[in-house]
Amino acid sequence: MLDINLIREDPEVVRTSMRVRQMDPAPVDAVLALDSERRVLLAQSEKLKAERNAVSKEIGRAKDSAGREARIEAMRSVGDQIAVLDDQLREVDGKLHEAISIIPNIPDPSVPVGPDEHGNVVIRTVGEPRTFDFTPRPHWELGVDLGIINFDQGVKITGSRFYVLSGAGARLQRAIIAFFLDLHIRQGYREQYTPFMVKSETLFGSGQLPKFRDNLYKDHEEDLWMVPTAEVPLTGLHMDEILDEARLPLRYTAYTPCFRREKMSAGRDVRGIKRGHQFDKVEMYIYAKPEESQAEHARMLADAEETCRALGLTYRVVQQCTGDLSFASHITYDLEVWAPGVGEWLEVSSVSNVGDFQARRANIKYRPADGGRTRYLHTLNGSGLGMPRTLIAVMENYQTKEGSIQVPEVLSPWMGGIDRISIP
RNA sequence: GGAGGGAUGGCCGAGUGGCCUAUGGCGCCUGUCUUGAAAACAGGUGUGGGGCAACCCACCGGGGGUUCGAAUCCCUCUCCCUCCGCCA
Repeated sequence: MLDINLIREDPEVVRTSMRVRQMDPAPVDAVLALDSERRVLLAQSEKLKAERNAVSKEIGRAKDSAGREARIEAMRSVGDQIAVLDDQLREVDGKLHEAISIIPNIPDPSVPVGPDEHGNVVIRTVGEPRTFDFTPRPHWELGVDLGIINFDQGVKITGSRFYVLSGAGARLQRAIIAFFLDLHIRQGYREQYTPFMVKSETLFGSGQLPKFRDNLYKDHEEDLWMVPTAEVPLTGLHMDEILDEARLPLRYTAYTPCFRREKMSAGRDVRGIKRGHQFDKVEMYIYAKPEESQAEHARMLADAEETCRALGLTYRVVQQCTGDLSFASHITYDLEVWAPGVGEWLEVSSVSNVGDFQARRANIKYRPADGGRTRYLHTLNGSGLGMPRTLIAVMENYQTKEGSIQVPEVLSPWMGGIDRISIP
């Protein structure tokens, strides 16, 4: 959520930011109109309340019943006026909140302007795409032949875009998750195990609601939603808190499954395990002081890159342009790994600094050590790699001519002696 | 699922309709005293909003209501505790 003062004082900055995001800036004008309407009503209501408070105090002190009755009668009508004004105020407040809630974060000035993902900029490529003396096969062939991915069973028990990992495939994914978590712990993040379901308020805090309701799964009778990313519960951990400056930065890591309806991507990436309604992810999350968030962003990006290097994957760092930048983000770098079987760079991580955008929505502040006013802090989030795509990259990069998969050395502690997955 | 009890400032805890619209204590900050510290004493110490300002408004778990006036009375929801039942 943006600061209402910013919208009030410099609406053109906000309009411009929406335009470069390929959005209609009309909500800005709605916010301005509602905001001035609100302030007029608020001033009227508060003036009457001040009067009522003062007179009510006199009534409490008054001894003569005649004076009391006259004042009580006068205040009755003042009370009625206040009720009318407060009803209007409530309505305007609700509309204002709704309008300001759908305005996206302002991109950092360094974010390249572009229409969509085609405007993203490759910052650097690390490693060379692996060469093969045979034609590398896609994971959906390898996985089925090796008996470690079963698409039919996923569809049978749940539906399209679901699959089952079996035997060494399931174990390989678990090994990658455990490896990532342990790596992030060494990098200085504290592991969290959170609920996988959250209430609406929590989703509002991280920015998924109200705008992206259609992409979420919801319990049909309770106020409970399945998390689309660990970023949601991790933002919620300190909702409505004022943290002491000495506690910052707070660095968390969490494994969660992620649930997404993928309504906007119907028909895309239908083959394989690249885009499912359920996938696993290990996330990094940082609460930082504003002046430190840029350095923390660089650190988090380096920590995410380390996961790719440790797995021996060729990757590139891509900066998202304004047209691709997610709703809450101020600046985002993606990590894309090369998958030779499907022949494409797969987005396995997005590392974002959202500034105070989520902190405002979730009401998370900190108290400076010098005792100054409380301030909103900054939050950052980044995947320590999303699972199915990392799994795809590992399978396709480590495949052999015989159709088996060599297990990366770093995963051996979790693989129980399996160093190669072969056709049974 | 049933019955009962709770939720008040950083923490503990008083407050059942006006009498400073939150007593008191702990903690914290400042000052006095002291070579310094402790102790003692005095003062201060929540969040948000509106206003150039003086100041005003709101907030006692959330929401709604009664009243001239609500932390206090009523309704409702959430969460916590105790007991009973059921159960992975």
